[in-house]
Amino acid sequence: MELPEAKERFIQAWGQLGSNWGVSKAMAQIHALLLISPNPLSTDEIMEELNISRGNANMNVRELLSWGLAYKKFVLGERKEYFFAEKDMWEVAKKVGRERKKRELEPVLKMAEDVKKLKGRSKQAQEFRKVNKEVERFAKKTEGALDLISKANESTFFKWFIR
Amino acid sequence: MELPEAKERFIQAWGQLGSNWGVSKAMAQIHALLLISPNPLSTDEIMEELNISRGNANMNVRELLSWGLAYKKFVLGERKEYFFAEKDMWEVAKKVGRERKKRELEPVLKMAEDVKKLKGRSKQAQEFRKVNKEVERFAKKTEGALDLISKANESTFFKWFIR
DNA sequence: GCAAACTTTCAATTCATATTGAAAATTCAA
DNA sequence: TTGAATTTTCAATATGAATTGAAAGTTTGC
Repeated sequence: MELPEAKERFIQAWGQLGSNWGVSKAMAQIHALLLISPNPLSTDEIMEELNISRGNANMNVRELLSWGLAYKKFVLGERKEYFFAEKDMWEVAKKVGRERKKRELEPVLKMAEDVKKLKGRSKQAQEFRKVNKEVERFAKKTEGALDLISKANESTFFKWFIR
Repeated sequence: MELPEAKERFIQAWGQLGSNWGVSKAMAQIHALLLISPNPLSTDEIMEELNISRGNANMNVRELLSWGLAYKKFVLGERKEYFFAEKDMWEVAKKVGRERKKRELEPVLKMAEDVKKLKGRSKQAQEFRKVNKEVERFAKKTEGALDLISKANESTFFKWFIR
């Protein structure tokens, strides 16, 4: 297999993964491209490699920066910005986890809190309260676990499971 | 807060969560509705409560069944099928995890395997191989962890993290 | 201050996916 | 069998999110 084919395969798989995550395909593909690139790339190079527009490239590079999945590199005597990826997979996983906690867990916890104000003694209201309590309990435990994980390093994390 | 408002809030939050997961909003909303319902519901009741079409309701109920997030209940002397949710949050989490492993981890592992056939000694090819190895290593470890988790029960799981 | 190099913004458009709804298929009781 | 009740399918359509591209904004060197 030659480089261009392998690149294409890698980028498409990463993009796929991204879509399954509520991350835009372009964002995941840019991350993929930066991952396999030995040196930082400019917006123009990204546009060129992935055949995407300037606006798209710019937006999604910003998004990667805000997630902490890519960084800027300034090159002496150059005006352009260059970007490179976070390549440590454990860091990547933690950073993605942090964002997902924000977008997924937090709204559920907020809802569970709000919904505690539910009045009434009907069968429906009782069942509702029961389920809501359970949801909240579980979400809080998960939150706690995620916080611990995000402080751990990779080998500690995996050791938790082995045996 | 009265029941209809709380229901709406719960269903919308669950639907939101679903969208962030590559699960269709309707599927998540049906699950939410079944979660807070004290008794199994028919397709017609689901359509009515969520204002969705028969086709949509049917498709997504099937999907919930296939994920193991809902079950059928046959009522004596009734022809209609009734559905109820898996309400154990740990079970829900495990079942979602299992599906996601299938849709997310497996394609990445497949890609990493394919891409090992990459030839060449260029700087690009070398960096590519390095990153790919790292991705594969991490994905395999994650797969192992998920397999262990899916065999554990909730308290075992959370105990892994505490302290 | 000017203009070239570069980045950001955003209204318009495209694209992927979810949803509809009616027709076809199935199931079951009589 | 037949037909009423119910479920399933799927082409057409709607919806929301991603993407484009050109204009506006910013930064820098002269």
